[in-house]
Amino acid sequence: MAFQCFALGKVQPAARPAARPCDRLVAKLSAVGDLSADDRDALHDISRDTREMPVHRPIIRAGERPEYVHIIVEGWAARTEILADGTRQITAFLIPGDFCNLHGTILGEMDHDIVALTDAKVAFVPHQLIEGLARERPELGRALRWANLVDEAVLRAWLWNIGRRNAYHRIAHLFCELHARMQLVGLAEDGGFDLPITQEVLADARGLTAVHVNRTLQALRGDGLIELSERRLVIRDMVRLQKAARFDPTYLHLERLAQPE
Amino acid sequence: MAFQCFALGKVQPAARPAARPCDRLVAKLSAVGDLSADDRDALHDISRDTREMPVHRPIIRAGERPEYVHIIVEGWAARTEILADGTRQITAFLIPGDFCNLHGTILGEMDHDIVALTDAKVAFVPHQLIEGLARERPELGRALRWANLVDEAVLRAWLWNIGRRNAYHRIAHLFCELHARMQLVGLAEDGGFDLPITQEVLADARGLTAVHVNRTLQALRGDGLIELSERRLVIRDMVRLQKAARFDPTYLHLERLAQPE
DNA sequence: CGTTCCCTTGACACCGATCAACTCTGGTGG
DNA sequence: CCACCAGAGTTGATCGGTGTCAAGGGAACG
Repeated sequence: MAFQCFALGKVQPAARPAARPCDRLVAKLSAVGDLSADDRDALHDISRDTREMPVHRPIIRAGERPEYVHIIVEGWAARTEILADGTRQITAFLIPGDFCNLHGTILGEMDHDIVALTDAKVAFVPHQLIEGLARERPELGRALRWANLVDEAVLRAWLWNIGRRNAYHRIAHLFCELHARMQLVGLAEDGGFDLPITQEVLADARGLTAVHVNRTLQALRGDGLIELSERRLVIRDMVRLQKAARFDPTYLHLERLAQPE
Repeated sequence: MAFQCFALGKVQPAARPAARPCDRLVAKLSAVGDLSADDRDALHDISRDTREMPVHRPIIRAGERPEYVHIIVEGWAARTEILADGTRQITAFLIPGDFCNLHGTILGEMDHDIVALTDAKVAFVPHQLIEGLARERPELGRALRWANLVDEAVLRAWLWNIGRRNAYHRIAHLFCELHARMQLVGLAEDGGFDLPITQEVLADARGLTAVHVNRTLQALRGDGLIELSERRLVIRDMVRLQKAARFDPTYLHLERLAQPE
């Protein structure tokens, strides 16, 4: 398979700043689904209740039975499992427009934590509202299921990266993925985006140690693929970065949803 | 946290042999949801079309747009990603009663392969039938979403095992998980179950090499935790195995589904 | 101006990969 | 019936990627 540069440029970025809490989510879902103006308004309607979360604050804790569906409005969060030996594994980064727990009331208790990685703004939406929307608005319902399935595909991509690839390629792949996702919600511009996380967090996401992440970042910088400083990632050479990462964005399913027959 | 032995014994095993293709699935869903006799019959009705799949046969290939939802009836299968360097990562084991692709028509193309690990029998169910069932039978619909969410939780558990734990603990955890899942569908008895896979497959699932899996299995055997030969796993000391694996089955969400308010 | 957080660097240890060879089994065909 | 072969499991020797431990530097902040 040849590795051409996947431009991802056809995705409509949300040009203007996020005025309403759900703008990022609406941008994401609109990129793949045919949401009507009504659908969008409905989404905005249910996400009025937003709350500020300071860094490190758990948004949902394992063992809780969350009453709300949470949507990241601003800032970053992560799904984390703290293991008995004190090490931590991050199983997902949550960026603006992402759901923390779309599963509603099906599962009883949360089996992992979700913590804020930065000061963040989070929308609190009662389950019933989301479920009602999904029921009454088929296109929106499909878009929500799409979001859920893509999260799962991302998880699988993390798995094979961590299971089968070395630190250099793993980190390169994460940067490609994050760039695509940030672009989808209008938060990446000209080959760069804000990456407001420490090297230790990066390590916990990639199954590495902070020390080794540090060395690997230096290698990526030295090879002219990226720049990373002051919490901002600049991708210097997208073609070579994607090649190193073996990044193929089909798993993100960014094409428009097919209509149901 | 103390590690007591999680008995998992309260789950109703399907005592009699699987007479109908969907018996394993019905057993699994009945363990958590309150399916009516009608619900069960409906499941059996839609899964009459089963086909034999020889070992190594792809059940679904990446790039395809599957017309059917596939359910494993007999035998084992796996989600796999073949990487460019020839290595393989397995992201899920599919055992009788598991869905291969519950996502229906939401995602266009499959982004990974599903291959038979043994000679297998697979049910072919048109999407519309499953979706109709989920719509018209709320309790069944909830059970299907439960199955999907548990698959995702399993994936997260794989991620932190592979990301943060050594070969010994990783493999121990997989054995605990498989035992719980096999028990749920009535395919595990008195601390043992058929494990019809090679050490190489095990390696591809745990992000290891076959050589190292071999050595690690010897360590597990030497410590008196398991026996494994002729494609059958016997768990000799469940308490110590679960302790080594740090296995806590809450992530499998085996408690009965709460009723919607 | 001390403290804390994050990044950086070096020395060393070790887990698991790699390579290679050997055994055992079952199957296949002459 | 036997020769041959492929697939699976096993073992040993060696290598290298990554973890671990430890120390130091810079920036932000009270």
